[in-house]
Amino acid sequence: MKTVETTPRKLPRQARSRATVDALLEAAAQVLVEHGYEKTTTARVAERAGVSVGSLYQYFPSKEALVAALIEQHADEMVSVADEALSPLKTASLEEGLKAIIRVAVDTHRISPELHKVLYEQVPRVGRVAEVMDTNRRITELIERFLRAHARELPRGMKPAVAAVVLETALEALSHKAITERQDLLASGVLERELYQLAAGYLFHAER
Amino acid sequence: MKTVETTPRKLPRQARSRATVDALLEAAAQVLVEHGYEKTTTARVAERAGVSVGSLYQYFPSKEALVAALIEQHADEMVSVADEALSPLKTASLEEGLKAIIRVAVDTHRISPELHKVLYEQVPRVGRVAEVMDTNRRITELIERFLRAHARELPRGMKPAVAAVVLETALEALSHKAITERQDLLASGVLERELYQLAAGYLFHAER
DNA sequence: GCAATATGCGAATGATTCGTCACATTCGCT
DNA sequence: AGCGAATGTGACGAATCATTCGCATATTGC
Repeated sequence: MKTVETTPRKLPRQARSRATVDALLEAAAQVLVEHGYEKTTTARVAERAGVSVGSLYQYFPSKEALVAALIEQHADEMVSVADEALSPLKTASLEEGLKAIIRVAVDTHRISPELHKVLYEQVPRVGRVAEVMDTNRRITELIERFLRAHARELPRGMKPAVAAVVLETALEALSHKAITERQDLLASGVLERELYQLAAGYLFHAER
Repeated sequence: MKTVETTPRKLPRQARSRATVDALLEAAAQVLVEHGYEKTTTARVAERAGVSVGSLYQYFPSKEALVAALIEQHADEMVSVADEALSPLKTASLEEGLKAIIRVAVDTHRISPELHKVLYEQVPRVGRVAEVMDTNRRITELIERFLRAHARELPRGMKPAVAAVVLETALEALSHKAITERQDLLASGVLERELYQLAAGYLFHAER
């Protein structure tokens, strides 16, 4: 099994090169959004960044590494948004916490919708599934911890570990769909309302 | 805009050529599952099918066309499974219908899990390929029709069109996740129970 | 100011893959 | 058997791309 190197070849030391790296990442994001993964060539990215191909390979050992870096950046952003909003949640009521969770699900998808879409669709092919799944796993854990804190308010027999997966998966899928192909649901807050009905019905009114 | 041709170049007339086409499709599925989309080359598929590349191009004008045909096959299978299970549903009660819908969501994912995963995750969503993959939309319509038939039993203010999207998306996402990374939820019928709690809570106990 | 180092360049390379075509084989039919 | 149509073959052309490498230019440390 031949593994593709995805770690930076060399770290930028001077301000000049840091600018180059930033330009490359920004250019990669743009080209990716405009042309999709297949038609994103290293040459095109370099050109857009106003830099030569050689310079690209100075900092990214492969095309995949470039995309991987982008994915990592984006994933970190999502997790930090989630972290900030969900960590002070131990004190919140079940209902308020749930609303916060829903807000987070939607907000994390608002970060860079088009880029998010491309990255999400291309991730499996870049082999960095791990990072993204990790994002989901970490968010699922935050939800699970919150549910555990309210264990006695949950329906009998509901397992926080399972419920967290159900909630995270459903909320993420619906947010993703709304952002990528049903923006109409986004405008008027319809999405949030529906998500709340879905999650609340599941958590509060289940017959077990 | 250069569009890629995806319709068969020629229709098989003799039994021999029908066998060739079948072998090609079967081989394509295998190679796709084994190597992923990028590393699926027409040469490799032809070889696996015990056929020459030329023959492949006799019936499929491009690599995309080959994959498109596979997708169409698979999508049709899924829709027909759904159709069969959901069409006699006008007579069913809301509750029974819902259970049927859930069974369908899970069953359609059991058809060819690995192939499904590859087609869904790795095949670039471009050109005609995207259109063919609108299985989801078709299933959403079936659900919507069912909901409309029970309109008076639904919470006030719930719009069948929106509710159908919510249900389809959530059920599909959870089934997909269970099949691809949480098979443990599949064995004991846990998945179906959770899906029912989720959907029933949404449909029956919503406060609007 | 001057070496040492970091950064940047881009034509050339090499590997891969799609898709074609001229020719060979098999089939259906009389 | 024999003929035209259908089907199959695989070497080969052409194009695309990721990646490299020798050399040029800029920056830093002294």
